[in-house]
Amino acid sequence: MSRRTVKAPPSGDQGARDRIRAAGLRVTPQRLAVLTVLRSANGAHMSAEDVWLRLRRAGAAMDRSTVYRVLADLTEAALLEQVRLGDGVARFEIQEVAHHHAVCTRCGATTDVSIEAVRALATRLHRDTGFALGHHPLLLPGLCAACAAQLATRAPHAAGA
Amino acid sequence: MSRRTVKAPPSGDQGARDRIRAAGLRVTPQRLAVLTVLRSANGAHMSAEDVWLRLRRAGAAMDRSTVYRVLADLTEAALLEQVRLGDGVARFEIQEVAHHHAVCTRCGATTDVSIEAVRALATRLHRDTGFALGHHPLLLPGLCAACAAQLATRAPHAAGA
DNA sequence: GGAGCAGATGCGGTTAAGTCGCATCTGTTG
DNA sequence: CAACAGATGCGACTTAACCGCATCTGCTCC
Repeated sequence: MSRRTVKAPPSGDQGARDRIRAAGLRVTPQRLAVLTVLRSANGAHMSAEDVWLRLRRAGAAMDRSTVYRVLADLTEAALLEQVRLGDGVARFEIQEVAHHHAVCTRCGATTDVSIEAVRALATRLHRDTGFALGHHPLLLPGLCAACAAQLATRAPHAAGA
Repeated sequence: MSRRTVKAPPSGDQGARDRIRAAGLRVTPQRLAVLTVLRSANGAHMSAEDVWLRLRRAGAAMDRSTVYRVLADLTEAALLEQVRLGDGVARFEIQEVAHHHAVCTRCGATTDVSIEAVRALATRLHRDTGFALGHHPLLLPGLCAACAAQLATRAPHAAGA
């Protein structure tokens, strides 16, 4: 009863099993459960703590350090992507359609940005400095449309501060 | 003797004094000392701990929490810029010539990237999504020229993994 | 289908970055 | 130069993340 708290998700996760195994990792209920949670988040970026809480509420309680290890392992296996939104907390998301993140520094809203939008920058960077932009998600801080509009109304000329 | 460990830098920092005061902050020896350290770092990105150590070695010892508070205050006053290189540690640099940072995920080397190189991305982003890229330094993870070359030699076809 | 083992997990303690409250001190203003 | 808002020092606290180790288990080979 101490160990058997995590039950494997019913099924439909054959793809996940294969990808875990392809990475040379064992298929454990904990790893499947973490993937299920991240998949159900559907694009949201969850911290280790978020994942741990969600697992607990879903009746798949597991140790915090296991969550950290599973997230690290799956990230290294390229099943997950680690994202740092700038608050010092690492967040994770399923690596399906790669994209970048524009984060509003005022309200915290995040907007997904296509890889394609960054391609020109990557090309230029490589041409000028030899630096090869990775496939890691970029953090693009700034103001979302709503906040920018609000600030423009209140101080039309001080937008650049 | 408990308080008077921090002595104001000799002089030549009149500009700093003015900018501190212009932000509505008091000109204290601690704030001047932090600015002096950051200025002497000349482009390097220092963590709060780095700054604290450097101050200590320079005979301007002050409390850790004071360093954190001074860095936060000066950042808010736009005298400093906070940069997160992706390891969860906040770093700071004098806000003089704004630029972005390309960080090699393999060797950790950082390359400064001009604002201009990112302008096209900013324009496109604004046109497509209304998101206004801020003046915050961007973290651009990838491979520096040296590491990219090394990896290309060892595995010419597996560069995308 | 059972045994054996490399690898994974649970548990508890530990580190590191950063924050907070409060008493004391000091830069600044009148 | 007196007074006070604001800054500092001190120490305790919070939070994210990591580590060692004993125990357990998915996988492989028979």
